[in-house]
Amino acid sequence: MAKADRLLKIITLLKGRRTVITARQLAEVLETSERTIYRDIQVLLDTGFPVEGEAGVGYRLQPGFEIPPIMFTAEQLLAVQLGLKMVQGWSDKELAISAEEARVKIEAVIPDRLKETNQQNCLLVSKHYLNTEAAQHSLSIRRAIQQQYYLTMAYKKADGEHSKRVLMPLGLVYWGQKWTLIAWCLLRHDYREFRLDRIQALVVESEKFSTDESINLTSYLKLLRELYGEQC
Amino acid sequence: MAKADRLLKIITLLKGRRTVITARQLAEVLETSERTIYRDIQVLLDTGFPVEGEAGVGYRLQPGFEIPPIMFTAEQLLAVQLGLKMVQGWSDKELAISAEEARVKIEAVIPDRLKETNQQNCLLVSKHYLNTEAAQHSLSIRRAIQQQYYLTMAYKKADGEHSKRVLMPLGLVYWGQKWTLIAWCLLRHDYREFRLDRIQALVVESEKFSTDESINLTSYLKLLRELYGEQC
DNA sequence: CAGCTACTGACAGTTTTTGTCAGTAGCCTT
DNA sequence: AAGGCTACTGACAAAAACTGTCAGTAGCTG
Repeated sequence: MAKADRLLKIITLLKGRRTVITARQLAEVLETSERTIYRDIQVLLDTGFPVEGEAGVGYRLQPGFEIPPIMFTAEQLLAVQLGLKMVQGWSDKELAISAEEARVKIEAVIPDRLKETNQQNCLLVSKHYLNTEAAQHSLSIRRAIQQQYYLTMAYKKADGEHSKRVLMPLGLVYWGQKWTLIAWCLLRHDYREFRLDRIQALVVESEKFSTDESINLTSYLKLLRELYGEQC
Repeated sequence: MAKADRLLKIITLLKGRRTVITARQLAEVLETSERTIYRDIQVLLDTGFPVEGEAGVGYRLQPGFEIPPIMFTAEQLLAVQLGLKMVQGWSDKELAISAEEARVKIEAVIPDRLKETNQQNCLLVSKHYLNTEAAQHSLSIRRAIQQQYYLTMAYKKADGEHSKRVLMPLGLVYWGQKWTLIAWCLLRHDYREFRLDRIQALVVESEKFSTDESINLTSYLKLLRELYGEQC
């Protein structure tokens, strides 16, 4: 087997595994010697490939590098760049930072001669939302959704009525200027949707919930589609 | 020079040029023989690198492949994915298609074990805007900005007053649910900003304009910053 | 058509790679 | 602490790949 092919196969094998793989295993699969595998790994390391090896353990990808490079066309990249500006203006502070990092990466790889004609320069996004209280709530809620923590929330409806709820947060929806939280409400025993700008107070509880086949975001969306068709 | 290094340098040289480069030129720069260059090019072709060569002409990158692959972390990718959803919901139909293509590309490369924990599934974006008249205008305006065509526009202010304007379109701003057009107005001889949802009629003229040091988007933004500070 | 280019095969000399062997060092379990 | 497992490295001879020269084919452009 040609060396270049073997290097690519090592990369593929490393990316397809959660657990470590030893030089012996690689040598068997690729029908070569362990010494050659050690040399190949060194070549990968020299070229910056994020592999790490521990004596007595084996090799694996360094955490955080499981996602391979993506190749976009110029048009797709314009959509990505505009989208990142929107995230910077209308999501939460953490996402805004990630979006800025992503934008810097993109700027770094665009050839100079493509920068002059880059349409994204003419597409701007306002940036006032991130300092609102709704945006602070947004970040807390997003984390609670991911880690599945109950929320206790004081809410004020459009008609001025106040209520207190204990919720299983499931998703966030962006409506342009407004975000809403989709949650299972323990008070009403049903799904409910709440506008983030009407939240009076919010506490992320330390108790975890779990979703199942009857209470989860996918079911709620399916329910909405049955009720309203494809408008959702 | 090592073969692997030379291959990378050929890629770099091809990416840095607008015009073709011959095998002789490559051989001189890389201090090797033309026969070796022909072999290297074949290796690049065999591995899928998008180079094309024409007898009597020379080599160049296939159009559409000037932008190299980009490697995002999981957090950055979350921002990209949310951003693409926002573009799909709140820009124009062309950008929405590009955004969908980009999303498909991303989905194709995310390893299966990372899909389960992918937070983007819980972040949704409403999709009603693209069928509005404002979104149709948005696409026409974006093209006119890029190609620098004058616009003739019938506009209705918030107070109900109608006006007709001839404009040099310079940029589009997203305010969440609303887009505005930044333009140089020939009627007022000054910059003006117009809400897309208040446009009554719009015609893209066949006459081209040109910007200079005094009339362009960057100057306008600088002017705004001097007037309002960093709020813009 | 002439001049330029990309392209390919053959071959001998040069360079790189490979597997075997021996030895070093670290991690994990008992 | 010892043993078994792993990653790691240098040396060397044999095998493989690469390189430049040469000769010839084919296509593009003015």
